[in-house]
Amino acid sequence: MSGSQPKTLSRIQREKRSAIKQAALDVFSIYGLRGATLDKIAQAAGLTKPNILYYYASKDDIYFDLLNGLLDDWVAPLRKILKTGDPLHEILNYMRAKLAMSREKPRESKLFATEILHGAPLTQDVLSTSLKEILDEKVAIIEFWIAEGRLAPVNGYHLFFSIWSMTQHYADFDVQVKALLQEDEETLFKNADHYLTAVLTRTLCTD
Amino acid sequence: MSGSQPKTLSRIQREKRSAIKQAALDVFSIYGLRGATLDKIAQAAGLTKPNILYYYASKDDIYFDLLNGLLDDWVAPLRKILKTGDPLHEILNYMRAKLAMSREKPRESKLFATEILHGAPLTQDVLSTSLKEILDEKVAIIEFWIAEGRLAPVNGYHLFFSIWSMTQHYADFDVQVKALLQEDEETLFKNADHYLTAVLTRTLCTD
DNA sequence: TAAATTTTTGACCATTTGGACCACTTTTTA
DNA sequence: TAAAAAGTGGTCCAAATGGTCAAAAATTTA
Repeated sequence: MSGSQPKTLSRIQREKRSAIKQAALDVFSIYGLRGATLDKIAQAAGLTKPNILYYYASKDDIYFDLLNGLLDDWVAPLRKILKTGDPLHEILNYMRAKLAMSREKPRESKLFATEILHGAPLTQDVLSTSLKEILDEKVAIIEFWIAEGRLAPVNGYHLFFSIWSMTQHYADFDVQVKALLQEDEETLFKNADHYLTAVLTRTLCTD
Repeated sequence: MSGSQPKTLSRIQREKRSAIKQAALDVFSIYGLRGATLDKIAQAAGLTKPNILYYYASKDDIYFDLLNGLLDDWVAPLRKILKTGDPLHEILNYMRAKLAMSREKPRESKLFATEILHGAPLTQDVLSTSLKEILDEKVAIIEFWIAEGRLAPVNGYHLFFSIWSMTQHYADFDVQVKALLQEDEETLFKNADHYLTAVLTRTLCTD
């Protein structure tokens, strides 16, 4: 977006932009970047196509804006892992935050997954710089805990990969999950939480 | 496609169809169904667009054919889990087969992931019938082993979900994985195997 | 080798789609 | 309240794309 705009958007601008992003999230998470059309987004937002283009320069621009906000949310729980806390408690908390995100924001998770799956054309550099930076930091904490004998020795990177994949699975592959085990969401996520807690506890506890 | 064709395809037909599927796998796994174009597939296959359409009725038709073959490969390792084997050994074997698939067939894994992610429009009924059938069967085996006290008590369905997600992560999110931990594939998969073995062993062993 | 069949392709078509334009309306500001 | 600014949407355009078709080329069959 043009950077020389006044910082303060008007009420109308904030509302419309937000409506567009909500609609775009729906459409992009279902159809992907290429499959989504401005018409679909416009219809979902209850606006006309030219009106959409009044607020965003292009379709890619909407996608980019959306994805940027997403990345922040995605990383946020990671920042909360503290060296000063109890190791297992910190990690279980993190897992629960990620699992809650899968439940509450499946569209966001799917959009992010699609982006990575298709080669992360817009986020590759963010991944290998700022995300890598914070992950390295948190892995260092894991290794510190292990060195102190407060966690069983595991590869910190793969630990995080496994937490990401297991929790995001419930959002990204929800169609498959629901097809294979027909139960209500409440039960599903309760059992998922229970299972993941067991896996991480048994994996990380120093007996 | 049309069922009344002679069963025996000529050499040329088999070769061209195979070339098209290979090329389509490349293109679809990167761009998705909507993002892929017949021109891209044709170029990748070294054929012209009308020639592609001589062998397949439509773009969707190629996608469908490709995906059908994929599902078989995806399920195959699951079938090999035997009630008569050693519980942990059977499950670790299964995990390794899935991890090997992620390493050797990342494009296939991505294509499958994209399909599910976008709501499994072409595979939904396969998921909820034949896949569900075999999964139910294997979960029953898990529960049998648990009842016999040969495995720690866990939810069988979530156990499989976690194996799928953790192993497929290395294919589907390879861009992210490689951005975050810059090491050669050999090392990466060796560490992944080591980590996943530890996770499953600690999760499932009856101490 | 001649006829029949299969395979290949250049030219073309119809539709979709991202985006531009501009007149019109609404809201804000002086 | 009048002028200026912001917002809206009908219409149009060019490019991309899925797909058609008839004729040519290659291959197989008689």
